[in-house]
Amino acid sequence: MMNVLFKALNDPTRRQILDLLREADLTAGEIADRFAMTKPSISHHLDLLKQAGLVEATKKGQFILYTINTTVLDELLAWLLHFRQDSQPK
Amino acid sequence: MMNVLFKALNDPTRRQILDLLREADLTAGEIADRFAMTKPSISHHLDLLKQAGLVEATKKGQFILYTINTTVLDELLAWLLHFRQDSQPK
DNA sequence: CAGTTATTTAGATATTTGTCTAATTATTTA
DNA sequence: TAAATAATTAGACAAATATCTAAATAACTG
Repeated sequence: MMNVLFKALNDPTRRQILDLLREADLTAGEIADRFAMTKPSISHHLDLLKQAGLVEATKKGQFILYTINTTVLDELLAWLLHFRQDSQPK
Repeated sequence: MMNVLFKALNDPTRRQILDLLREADLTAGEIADRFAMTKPSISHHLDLLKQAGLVEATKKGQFILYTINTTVLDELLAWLLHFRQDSQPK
């Protein structure tokens, strides 16, 4: 849903997390290490990203590995392009 | 700035307003008439859209005409495409 | 000018959000 | 099995947000 997606993207920390995951898959702890914020706070951000389908979490032993999922952004892309009457999707 | 843009888009009423303005320019009152919400509330939403550069307001006598401005969305489009470009499924 | 219309601004309030600390769950290892 | 490590859940709280009513501003009209 569009609501959950925009909500997830409406935070600089969460967008930074997506930036990180674009480079490589990371565990929750590795992500938290890159921010001046507690692990529970990061965990909460990851939850919102997960709710939006922007990331996926897979348990690897005692770790949880987070992966970006860009396919959800196609929905946003479609929404976006429909406003730009003069240009068509490539 | 990305922050103001995402903030403006993170509300269903504001996205609906953009949808309306995609069809035609409208005055503040005409916009408010299409929602089950008071005029001051709509006025506030219009202000946030204006702050993000998504709409422009021009005074026409005692009316204020609102126009959509899609060029701001190019920034969002660029942000979006940069995720899709080089993140490959593993 | 006085009254009406269009819109915004101000102030109040309930809800949502982002963050923290403390506690809990799950897994690994000595 | 006990201790250590990884991560989440729970609960609290301040700040931000969406909404309302009332008041203010600006422009038109008789």
